[in-house]
Amino acid sequence: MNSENIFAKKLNLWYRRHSRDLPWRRTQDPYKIWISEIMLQQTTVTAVIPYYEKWIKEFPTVQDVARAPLQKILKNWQGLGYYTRAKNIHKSAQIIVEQYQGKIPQDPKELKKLPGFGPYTVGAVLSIAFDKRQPIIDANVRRVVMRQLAVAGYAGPSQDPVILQFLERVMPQKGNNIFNQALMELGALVCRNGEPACLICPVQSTCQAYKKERQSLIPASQKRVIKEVEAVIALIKKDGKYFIQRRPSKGLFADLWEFPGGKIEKGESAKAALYREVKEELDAEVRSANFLFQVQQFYTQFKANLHVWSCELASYPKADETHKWVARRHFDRYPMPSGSVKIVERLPYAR
DNA sequence: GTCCGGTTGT
DNA sequence: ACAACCGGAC
Repeated sequence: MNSENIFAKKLNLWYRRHSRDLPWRRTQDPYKIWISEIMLQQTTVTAVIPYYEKWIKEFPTVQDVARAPLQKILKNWQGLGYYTRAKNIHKSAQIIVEQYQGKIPQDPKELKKLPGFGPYTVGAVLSIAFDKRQPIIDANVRRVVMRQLAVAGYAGPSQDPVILQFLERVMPQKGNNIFNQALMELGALVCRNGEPACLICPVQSTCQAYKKERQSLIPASQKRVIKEVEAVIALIKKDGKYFIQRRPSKGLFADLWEFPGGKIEKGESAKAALYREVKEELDAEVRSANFLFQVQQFYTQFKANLHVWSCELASYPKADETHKWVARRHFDRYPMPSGSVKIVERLPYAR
């Protein structure tokens, strides 16, 4: 027996003892497996379980989905997120009923044509429901295989040729349904992101990452994509005080205070953006504006270049609960995002 | 607040 | 190649 068969065998034995008992693992119905796989995309198991149970009760067959109005479909998806998944199930169900006699096609090329069937879902449905020798590559599988082979780099589609080559070697002829699920389950329960539980891993002995003690470094953590954002800030001064406003209670920088302003749109000049933002936020006309300085602020997900302008307005906004006129020496009373603090620090004290 | 993740459309 | 889609875990 070669080493590949041993890999699959070990995984299989482990899965038999340690896999979770989940509703969609108690059925062979391709339709139900399809629904569960779509629900499980981008969504945790615990969130899916109640939706899955309810869905199957509401729509026991693909025909029930196909003839249901979209409103009812969406109602049953409400709260799960990524609503195009539900719409795609609806469309695909109708195609399956009309063009495939209500049977999910078993040809990967045909299946791939249906909306919502990307590479993952095609592999999942064909292998889990029909025990086809099709690979499944999801985030779990990428991580497990990258560690087995000690592949450097980020976990992403660019790794798939190597992953595929490995899977092609180790996938069993029969029982690939269990093998694929075992691989994913191992990724979810043992070969987890960050610090994996190598001491209880059934395939530790073949794991190159473990051998090199690099299991927590593989895959490399995602390079963050720093987006650059250009924004204008309006410094509006009256009687030695500056105008600030409070952000909404929800979302980014909730309840913090900031100067009026906003993103510069594509193809827009900073000055035009300034006039537009002041009009939108304060319903006021800028009479004249002077560029003062630029401030850079880094966040986790983006880098903001704040263009600070001093403005003269045709008429000045009134103060209320969420809009204030504040003297330089009183800014420390107002919580602000760090980018705004940097601006305040460059403002002179009135003498 | 940060991180995570399949499919689709650009 | 990359952003948009969304909610849950932490």
